[in-house]
Amino acid sequence: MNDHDRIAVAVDVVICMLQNEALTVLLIKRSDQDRWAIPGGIIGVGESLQSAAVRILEEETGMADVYVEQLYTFGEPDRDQRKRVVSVVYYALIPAQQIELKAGSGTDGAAWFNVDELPRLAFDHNEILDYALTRIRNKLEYTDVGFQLLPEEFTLTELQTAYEIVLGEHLDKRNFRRKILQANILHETGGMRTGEGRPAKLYRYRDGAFVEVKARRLFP
Amino acid sequence: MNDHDRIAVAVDVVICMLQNEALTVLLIKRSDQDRWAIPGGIIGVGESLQSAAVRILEEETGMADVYVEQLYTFGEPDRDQRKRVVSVVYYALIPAQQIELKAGSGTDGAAWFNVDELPRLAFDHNEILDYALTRIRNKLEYTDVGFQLLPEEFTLTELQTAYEIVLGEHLDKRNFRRKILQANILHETGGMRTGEGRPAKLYRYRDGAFVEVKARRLFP
DNA sequence: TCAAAAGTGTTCTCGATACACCCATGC
DNA sequence: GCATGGGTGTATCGAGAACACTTTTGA
Repeated sequence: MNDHDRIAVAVDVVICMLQNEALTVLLIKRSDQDRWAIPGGIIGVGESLQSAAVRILEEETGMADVYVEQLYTFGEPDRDQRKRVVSVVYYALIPAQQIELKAGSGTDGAAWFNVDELPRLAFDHNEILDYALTRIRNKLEYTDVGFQLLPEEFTLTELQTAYEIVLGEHLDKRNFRRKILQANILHETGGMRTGEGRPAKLYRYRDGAFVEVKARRLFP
Repeated sequence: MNDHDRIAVAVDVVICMLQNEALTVLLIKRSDQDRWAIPGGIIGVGESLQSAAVRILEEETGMADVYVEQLYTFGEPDRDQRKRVVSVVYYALIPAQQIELKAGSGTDGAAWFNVDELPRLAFDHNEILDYALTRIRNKLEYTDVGFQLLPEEFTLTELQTAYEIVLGEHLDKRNFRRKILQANILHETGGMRTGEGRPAKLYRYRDGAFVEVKARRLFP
């Protein structure tokens, strides 16, 4: 078996963040290519898939301690023209904040794109992002990963807005607040956020809280 | 980079079937190992992940046209002592029936194991099966993959029993029947299954039917 | 005529949804 | 005092859950 026949294992990471009332994703452009792509890299010997994902995330954003989860593995033989690459794709949700993008090695540039206005990407990366967004939206509906997209302290309105942006629909304020307070996964920090209008209580995600609703069954 | 450093990509397939009122999984024992393992193999050059899964399934069971879905990719560096292997794991649900097991090459034996009575398996395969079963049960609750475990024609009681076995809990007969008939995914074949007691109507999964319930939202 | 499995409706409870006004602050 | 966003309660509807008897057949 010669080198050309060997299969490379890559890890790609779909990095999502809220910005300007939109869900955005980080894309990079390598010096040797003309299309934007999902950041990724070849897995190191002795490196687990998850740690490769964390490493790539750190290389691109400088952030550690971020929510990262495996999404799917893409391995069509012709997805990369140059050589056979099997990509294990992860997604990461990072808290809304100002990020200084680090230029990774061999990278021409990196930028955040609104997920509803994506250009044509390299390889099968459009397909991967479609898949990732569907999964993230689903997951947001029935687990509490949504908090990963917010800073440590937030107001209920900010939380609701985050949900509305990702799900792409309007939610009822009273119902939203009742439900989330009943779930008992937040606690008031005591602080208030001031600005225009009445100041808002700040909340924090309760340590160790975890909720995952049971799916409504098809055949109960 | 020498050969020892290279990473191999394998595809493993968790093959599930209903048998004797239990959910069972197909395991194999290779000549050179002393523990049972999930069937799998190294992916071929030019072969997609999904077709590798289908190929492995065919090699083990002789069956084609089976429901196959990607589960998760396992890639811890030490999961196989001999060499670095990244396993893309699929699961397959095959209809209850008598299967003649084909002895794959290099295989010492193959056997069906009740999922509640698994031995200690090779590599991290116990962990993989735990994960697979959780996913299959979840999926059964909110999609219609359950039909994949039944033959083409079945009675409502058989269908209910299949669900009860996989979910591990008793379901109410009247609620089950009302819900599944309302869903409009079955049609009566006109045939009846006779046996002890009153004969039962036979049903068939309606072609092209597809249901996936919306998850109950965490924060509506 | 009896055993065995198929088939069939109703009631209650609880969560999901829809909806409109008062409150605290800064300017 | 007014503009701005924060905060609160109630009524309706529908889905989920619990529950027991009649029907059809073969032995």
